[in-house]
Amino acid sequence: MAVRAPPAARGTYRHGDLRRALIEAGIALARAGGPDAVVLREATRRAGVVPNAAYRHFASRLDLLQAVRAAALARVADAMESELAKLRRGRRPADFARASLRAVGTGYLRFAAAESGLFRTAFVAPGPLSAAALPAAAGPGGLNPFELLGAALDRMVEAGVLARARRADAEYIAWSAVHGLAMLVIDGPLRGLGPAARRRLGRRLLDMVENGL
Amino acid sequence: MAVRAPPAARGTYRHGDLRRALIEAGIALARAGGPDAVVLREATRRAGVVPNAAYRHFASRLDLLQAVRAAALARVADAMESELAKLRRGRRPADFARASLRAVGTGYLRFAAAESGLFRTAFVAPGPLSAAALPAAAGPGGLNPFELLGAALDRMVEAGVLARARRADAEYIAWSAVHGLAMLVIDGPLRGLGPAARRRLGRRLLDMVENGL
DNA sequence: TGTACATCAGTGAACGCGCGTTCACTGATGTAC
DNA sequence: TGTACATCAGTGAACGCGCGTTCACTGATGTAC
Repeated sequence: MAVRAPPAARGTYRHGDLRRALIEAGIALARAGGPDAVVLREATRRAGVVPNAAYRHFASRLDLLQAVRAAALARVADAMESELAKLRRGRRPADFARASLRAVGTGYLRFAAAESGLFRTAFVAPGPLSAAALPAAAGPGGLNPFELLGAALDRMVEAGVLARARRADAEYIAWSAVHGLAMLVIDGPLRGLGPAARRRLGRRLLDMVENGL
Repeated sequence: MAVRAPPAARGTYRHGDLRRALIEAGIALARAGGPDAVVLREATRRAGVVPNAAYRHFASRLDLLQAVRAAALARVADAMESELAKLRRGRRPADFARASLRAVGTGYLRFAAAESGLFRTAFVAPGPLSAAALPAAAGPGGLNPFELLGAALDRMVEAGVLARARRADAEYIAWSAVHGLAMLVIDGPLRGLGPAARRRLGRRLLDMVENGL
């Protein structure tokens, strides 16, 4: 009457958990050099394993990259949630809703500046994220970055700060603004900017979003 | 009493003008595949020349890429100027100034959608553009994209539409918004968007910039 | 509890690929006398 | 005007590199009897 053991409940084998080790190595590579730096052979090297061993766990280099990308997205979500957690509760709903949107934007910009390699891996990678990798893109709270932004905008509508008619597509508009600044600061002509100037620009940008949306 | 002939006045030699031919080939490659597609060997192949011949005209692959990039920037400027040229003169200065800013933004977005490979080559290439390559980045009017944006903002200040105190850094804020949308549409999650939806989003984004700046 | 067996994670060796770059050269051109 | 010569744009061959991926394997592990 032995209960059939769940097939996936094996846990470690030989290496321990090569799949996770390869993803960790991929994250380290992405941190340092962005998506192009996620090189399959180097990841296996760091995991102390022969190159083709990766093919037991990933169908291709791109498949590994997708997993790394999902992990990067989860970290972006985490950064946003950190900013949201700083917010004082018990304010007027309108203020709180506005502050939520700013927090989401601030988290995004902070992450972009602090972890530009992961940021680029999350958002400038080739092709759309596969549906299989999507669930791993959520932060601790269970929402991915895009969903966190949507939730903040919904809160603004509920608080009467954003007209319902302007809600549609609002995430794309807000996202564009913040994403553009992030890109210019990371890769573009605003590269050399110091932290203070970066924060100042970030605030002004978020002012624009708040007033102009 | 022979006047010393200017040393650079040679013109064509053997190939005709290999330097220009390599840049043209590089532009074609960038159009199709962005900055990474600007491959020195392929450019020489297209120019009908042996690979190392490129080193008579460029110090390295990166040097060729810089030249291609400057050409791409010039085309962005050209696209902006086209939009500016459509503007009716003789309106109230305030309206004209606002319309100028929109035209600059529209040109940018149009170019990004129509020539995404060149757009990425212009703005997502590695490292800053060298000072030597900068002059080639101007459009027919002699200004590069950034200068065209600055001029539009100046006009807004003169017309009293933008407070002088808000002029500082305004180009970075406006640029961020437009650049972000361009990136999301080209490479990112807004990839599949049809032209109509793209234009609608572009308009809404420019509304936000106009109102929120 | 002990033994035979099937599984499948990781091995070892090799592949073809295209890249950027270096070297010593050659031969048509422009120039000096 | 004619001839010798220096220049230097393009040639031909080769380099080392690291990559992703495929193949047939081996041997520790979990499982069935």
